[in-house]
This record gives sequence, structure tokens and C-alpha cells, in this order.
Amino acid sequence: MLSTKRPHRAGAGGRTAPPEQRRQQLIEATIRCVAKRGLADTTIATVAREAGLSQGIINLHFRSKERLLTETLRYLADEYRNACRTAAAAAESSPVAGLLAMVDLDFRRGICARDKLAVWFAFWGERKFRPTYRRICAARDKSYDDMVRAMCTQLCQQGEYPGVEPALVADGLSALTDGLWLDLLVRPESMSRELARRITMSYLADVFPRHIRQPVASSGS
Amino acid sequence: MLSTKRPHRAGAGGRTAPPEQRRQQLIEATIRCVAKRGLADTTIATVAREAGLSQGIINLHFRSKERLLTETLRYLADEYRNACRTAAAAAESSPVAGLLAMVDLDFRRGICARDKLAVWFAFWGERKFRPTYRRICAARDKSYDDMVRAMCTQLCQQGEYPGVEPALVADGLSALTDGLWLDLLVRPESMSRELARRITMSYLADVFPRHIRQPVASSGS
DNA sequence: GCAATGAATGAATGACTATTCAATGAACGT
DNA sequence: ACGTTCATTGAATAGTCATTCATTCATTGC
Repeated sequence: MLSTKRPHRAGAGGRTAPPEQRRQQLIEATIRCVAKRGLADTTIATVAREAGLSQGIINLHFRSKERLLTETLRYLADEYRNACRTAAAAAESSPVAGLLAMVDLDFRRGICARDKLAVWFAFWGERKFRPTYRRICAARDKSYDDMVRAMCTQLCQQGEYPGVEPALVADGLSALTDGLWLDLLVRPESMSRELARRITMSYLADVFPRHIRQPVASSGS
Repeated sequence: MLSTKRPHRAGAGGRTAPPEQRRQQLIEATIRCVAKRGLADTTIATVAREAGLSQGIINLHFRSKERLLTETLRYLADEYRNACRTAAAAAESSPVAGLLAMVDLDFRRGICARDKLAVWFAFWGERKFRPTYRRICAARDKSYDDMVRAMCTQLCQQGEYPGVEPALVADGLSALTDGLWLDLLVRPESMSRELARRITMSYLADVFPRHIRQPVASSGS
């Protein structure tokens, strides 16, 4: 009773690992598996194999396949929301900096990695039918919307943009980002993170010309 | 051998119907079923029940469940492309009319009905993993892109918009539309076809201010 | 009417998969 | 070393679902 319950072993591949590490390992295997095979062909067996572990491990650490999927979605949502904090911090110096940070974030490698996009869209397809998915996604959406809307509102006050409705711009930016994510996933040959960034910046530059200027357009073929 | 093989019976609910009519009936049942329960919970049994027919009927008229799903996707893609012809016709009088017709089309009731959006996104989630889905979607995307890109190019030539790259605008418009469709599906309480139309028009008005003017913004609550 | 045709049915089949649990063995305290 | 604990395994189980096919029955031609 004196000893502090030490982790059994440090390495990830060990035969026995602390629960939190196994859960993380399985969530990452789930992401790779969904990205490789789609949600429909993702089974307990394929995830376990991807993780290099046995079938039973998933029902041991998560209570069911459904919970594994839910936790995987929650993991991605949390990751996104944590990254948002950086943008929120930038917004404190100026709304423009905040918006630029958001665009940067949305098309940063770690956030819109192909594997993760595949998972997002796999879940979005089922979102309407699973209350749990819906809750997790709605929470993520809300924090995004609130932030971007606040930035746009500030910018409109500073810049005298009479024709611009902040709520509309925020909804538009959110929709544009989602659509570009979809392109990145399903048409990687004609969409890149860099191009997506330029399209988004061009949108913002059109709306807030006195605050945001898009980088000089290089020649398009 | 003399008689022309007549349709067995006219009514849809009859015990015997011409094959083409049964196929159509089953495709419509599939759309309702996917919209109501999601792709994951759409089974041969649920579709057959939705259509008011027996289990075996699907393997009789389509060779497998997979083919039923493929044909359903193809049906939606064809419907969209047919609707595009209207916009293509409008574009012949002027590119502005063409763009307006496209926006009109994308947020018209028949095209972005909730049931159909649910099916689109269900398939988009699996698109990456099924070559057949990919082909059908890619064909639809291409006809959209080609059309919109041509309209934007014409407009840029007519209007002297030095900073505007037609390809970028077309990609952006396409992404924006997809993103708004997603909102219409998963957040109907905060997105309507009318609002989506306004957001899209506001985007176009920002890009082509000398050709497209957005309707006066009514107060946003 | 009557036989022939083939559309439609739905119970039976076989494949697949989530979940369980008895057996295994690694890690730790003594 | 040795026994205890508990993470892990993987074969067995139970359930679901696509597909098949022998049977039923509406329709048509004669």
C-alpha cells in the first residue's frame, strides 16, 4: 500500500501498458483504420490488428465498439478545440490576427491531416442519426462559430463595413472551410492545403478589404 | 408473338409492375431509408419494408445491395446534372445569368431536399473507399466545375477584375456550396435554404462587385 | 376457362462480426 | 524466487444481415 502505483512499463508496444496509453493507442489505430478502409469496413478485428493487439482488447478498454468510435470523435473534437485556444489568444491583440490564426489553424498539417479528415467526414455522414455524435460535433461547431462571429463583429465595428453582416460572414467562412476540407479529402489531386488557404484568404480579403489583403496571386495555369 | 409486350399494370402499388417502375420505387425507398436511419442502419430489410415489398425484391431487380446503393447515387447525380442544363442554358445569354442560375439551382427545394442531402453526405463519407462511388461523384463534380469555371473566366474578361483568379473563385464557390449543404443537413435550426442563398450571393457580390449586387441585407437578429 | 410465364415472396442459408470469458503470463511486492 | 494481481489473449457464442431459391400467384395468350 506504500508504493505509488507505477506504470508497468514505458514502451508503447509492451505486453502490459497503463490504461490511458492503451486507450490512446487504440484511438490512433481507429483513426488510421477508418482512414484506410472507411467506417463501414472498420471492425473490432481490423482496429485491433492495426494496433498490433488482440480482439478482446477493445471491449476491455472501451466498453463497446460504439464507445471506441465515440471517444475517437471526441479526441478529434478536443484536439481541434485546444488548437482554437491559440487563435483565441491571437484575437486578443486584434480581430484580424484572430481570423488569420483561425485560417492558419484550419489548414495546418496536424489538424487537417488526410487521415483525420476521413474520420471527420465518416462521422458527419452518421451525425444526424447518433445523438452522441451530434452532441460532440455541435459543441465543436459552437465554439468555432462563437469565436469567428466575435472576430467579425469587432472587425465590422472597427472598419465601417456597412454592407457586411458578421453572422453571415462567420457562417460563410465556416461553410467554406468545411467544403475545402471535403475537397482536400476526396480530390487531393486538385486541392492542397496551400490552395485552400489562398481561397479562404481571398474570401476574407473580399469581405474585409481594408483589413485583410490577399497575397499577390501567382500565375494560375 | 404478335402482341407488343404491354406493361403488366399501371398502378405503383400493384402486385406486378414493370421493372423500370420497381427500380425507381426501390431507389426512392432507399433515399427515404438512408435519410431516416443513416447508411449504417440501412439494410435490405428496411428498404424493402419502406417500399412495402418483400426482402427478395432487391436482389431480384438489382443484383445486390451494393448495386442498389450505387444506382441510388447515380440517380441523384443524374438528377443534379440534368438540373445543371438549365443553368448552362442561362449562361449562354450571359455568365452572370449562368452563375445566378447555378446558385438558384443549388438551393432549390427539389435539389437540396433534406432527404437527398443526407444521402449525399452518407456516400461522401464512403466515397474515398469505393471506386464506383468515386467515379460517379467525380463526374458530377467535373461538370459543375467546368461550368462554373467557364462562367467566372468570362466574367473576369468582361469586367476587368485583375486580382481575381477564376479557378480559385470556382473552387471556392463549389466548396462554399458543399459546406452550406452540410449545414442545411446537420444544423437545420441555424441554416435555411434562403440564408444559404444569401451567403452565397454575398460571396459572389464581393468577388464580382460590378456585375453582381447582393440584395439589401435585412436586419439580422 | 386453362396453361404458361415470370414477378414476387419469405423462410432457410451462410458469412460476418461484436461481445464474452476462461486461460495465460507479465509485472510487482515480499 | 515465489505467489498474487490483473492486463491481455483468442476461441467460442450469439446476433445480424445479404443472398438464395422453392413456392405462390397475378397476368397474359390461346
